[in-house]
Amino acid sequence: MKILSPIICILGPTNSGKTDLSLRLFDEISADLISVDSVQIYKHADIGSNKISKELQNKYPHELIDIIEPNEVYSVGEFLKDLKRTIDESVRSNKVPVLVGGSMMYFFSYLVGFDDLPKSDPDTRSKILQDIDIKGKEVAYERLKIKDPEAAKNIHPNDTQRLVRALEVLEISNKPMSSFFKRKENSNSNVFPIVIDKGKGSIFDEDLKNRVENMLRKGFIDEVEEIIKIYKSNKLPLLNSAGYKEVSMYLDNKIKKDALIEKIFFAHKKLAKHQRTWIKKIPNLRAFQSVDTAKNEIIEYLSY
RNA sequence: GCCCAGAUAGCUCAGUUGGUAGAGCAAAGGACUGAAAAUCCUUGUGUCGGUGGUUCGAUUCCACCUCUGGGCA
Repeated sequence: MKILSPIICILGPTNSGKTDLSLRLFDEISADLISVDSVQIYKHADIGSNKISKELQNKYPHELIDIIEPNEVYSVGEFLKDLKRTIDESVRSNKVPVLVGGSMMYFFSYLVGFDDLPKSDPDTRSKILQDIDIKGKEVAYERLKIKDPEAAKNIHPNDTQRLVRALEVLEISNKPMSSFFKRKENSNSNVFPIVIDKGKGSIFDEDLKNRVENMLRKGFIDEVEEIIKIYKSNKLPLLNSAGYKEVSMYLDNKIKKDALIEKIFFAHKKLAKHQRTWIKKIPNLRAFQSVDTAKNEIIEYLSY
């Protein structure tokens, strides 16, 4: 019988102790820390994405941080490839891969499965978007209903992003998107996924507010300004994410300075809520409120 | 002290030519297959500042009062 090497997954909403747990685990076992975070993959997005400091990164190296420029195209598909490669390397060097992060779709796709759909193609996509601009999304939705009724059933007419994607797959492959869906459960018994969440409430809110104030104190606004300057664009996908969107709106004079903290705070609260909704869907999760208990449980799992 | 403006959902405010009200934000729940920290869906919530008057009926009109902002003294 082949014994598979264990893979630890630490997920949880923002501001819940994931980082703390992973660093302490690193102190005690021979681990490779692998970030599962759709914003920390970007260079220059440091403060707003809550990356650990450069000094800490030296002591606790992380894979899959700072791997692309904010103007590069990246997505779940690429991430899963990078992730699997990184895990293999880690296992080959006899380390325990510890996946840690808050991008729940990335985790979900890794843990539950992700089908081999045609990659997004910028030209096809902009053609579809142009079409929607001219004829309206209702027409586009009607077309999807005829060509891929199965997919249309699961996409709300207002959800332009998904509508475009379904039409794009149709255009590229000439096959309905729904025909690609297989999603064989990826039931690796060697994967140990845990969720850490201290819960919502006034303590969570207070911590989060402090965290946001800290971001601004550390120069979050300058960071965003710098990114816009370097890439000469304020329409990067990064600038749509929680906090980055609010700061770029402020730089665009759409938000007043004294409202900024609150807006960023709300964005992160919404993020945490969204993450919790995802978490409920992820199977076989062991849930912990305390970093200590979680750490001990993981170490115990690894010692078998 | 006088004049003006305001008081409506947790917050900011809209509205009702008199028939007990609605947006945004927040909240709660949910969907999710290459932008996912994205995108989208569903759902509440109210002594309409207080007291009295007019009226079949007042949150709406009138009077007085209280509070808040601004101006004048």
